[in-house]
Formats: sequence, structure tokens, C-alpha cells
Amino acid sequence: METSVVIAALSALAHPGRLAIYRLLVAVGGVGSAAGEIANSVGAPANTTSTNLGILQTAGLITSRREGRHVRYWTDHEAMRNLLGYLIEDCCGGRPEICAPLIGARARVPVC
Amino acid sequence: METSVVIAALSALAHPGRLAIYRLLVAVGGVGSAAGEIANSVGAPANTTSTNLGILQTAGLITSRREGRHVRYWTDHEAMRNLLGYLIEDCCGGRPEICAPLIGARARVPVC
DNA sequence: GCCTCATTGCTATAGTTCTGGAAATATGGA
DNA sequence: TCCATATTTCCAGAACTATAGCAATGAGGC
Repeated sequence: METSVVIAALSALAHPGRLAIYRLLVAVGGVGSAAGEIANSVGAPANTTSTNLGILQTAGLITSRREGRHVRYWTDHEAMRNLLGYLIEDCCGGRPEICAPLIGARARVPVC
Repeated sequence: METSVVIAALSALAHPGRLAIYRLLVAVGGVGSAAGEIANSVGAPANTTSTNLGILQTAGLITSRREGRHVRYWTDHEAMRNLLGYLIEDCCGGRPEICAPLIGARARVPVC
């Protein structure tokens, strides 16, 4: 994974409005959400939201598809997986006994 | 977990120099690394590195301890665990069958 | 006291990011 | 074709962030 891609993803998420959008899309899951709905949910103007959706999409964190007059957005799970992996890659110089607490922790994160 | 804390952590990591520092500290694991060593490794001046270490520490991602003349830094695994958890919290509105690919992926990330 | 390691404050310059108004574009329906 | 709705693009000022030089400070060891 290239550093510039990682920086783009982290920068995209390091913004209250975009983090809210991303988490909203994580929460709704496979259904996704239209740009207008998203703007409403996070309480930001349409153009600002569109800009932020574009930034998240350029970073590869979300994808979109036009559906009639709407454009629907989803999170890209693969991208988040890669990002999480990158952050803890080569952990502890390959000594599992030190790294284990982090691995265990990840298994314990309450998801769904 | 508070949003401002998450934003601080993501902002701290969304910077090539700081990401390099963070990954270096992840890689060395429990041994940690002294400020001077880190500056050398990433090829940045001492004061710039010190500033960046301060930003990572304020974000809660790393901790430090003075050891004689040196100040040694480590990653805080707990902080990274919380961050990863926050990003995928409430995933898929509680429908595991959709979310499963992401959970599985996290288990597959090669660590140590 | 003197040396080294590290941090801090100040400074300036350069560059990036945020925001939302206005205008443009896309789609579907009458 | 004309209109309404949905979304995106363009733009520019304001705000923020990064970098690194220099000097000063503090902490520890000899």
C-alpha cells in the first residue's frame, strides 16, 4: 500500500464533517445513502457535502452509483481493511508475544 | 470515544513524517526509540521531529519516558485499538451478515 | 562547570484546506 | 421543450498547517 494513498485516506477522515459522513455510511451498511440524504443527516449544505463526498471517494474510502436522479454512496470495506492493516503492519518487528495485546484487542472490538 | 480525540489522532497520522514515526514505533515494538534515533531514522531535524512527536503524544497515540539523557517513545496500543474500533462502530446497523467481510478481513490482516 | 540530548519559543515563509454562494450539469417527468 | 430536483463544479477569501532556522532552557551525566 502506497504512503500517499494512506495519507489521503487519513486526511479525508481527519475532518469532523467527513468522519460523520463516513460513520453514517458504515452504519447504514449495504443499503448506502443518497447525497441529499447524507447532507440532511449531517446538517451541511449540499455543495459542501458533495465536496466532502468527493474527497472521501478520491481517497478510495467510499464508492458511488447513480440511481436515477440520485447518487448513492457506500463505504468500501476493502479500503478500510487495507488502511487498518497498514497502520499495524510489521508490528513489533515480528515478535508476537509483544504484539499480541493489540491483536487480541482487535478481535474484541464490538462490531455488529 | 470523543470525536475531537478521534480527529486529533487521525490528523496526527495524516502527515507523512508523523506516519513514518508512528510506523517506526509500531515496528520496534516494546523496545521503543529515543527522540534522536527517531529523528535520524526519518531524516528530519531534531526540532521538527520533537514537534511531531509532541503532536502524536497529544493525540494519545504514543507515550514517552525519560531514560537518563534520552527520552524514549512507544506506541500506545490501547489508543490504536480504540481508534480502529471507533471507525467501524455500529457497523451495518447491527446486521452481521453484511458486516462479516470486514470483521473477517481484520482477522486476516498479517500482524507479527 | 561543561557536554549532550531534547524541548520550547519565536519567527517567517510557503503551502494547504475549509466554506458556501453562484453557476453548471444530469436526470426524469409533464 | 420546459421545469423541478439532485448533484457537482468553480471560485475566492479566510483560516489553518508545515517547515525549519536560531536561540534559550532544562535535565542528566561526567
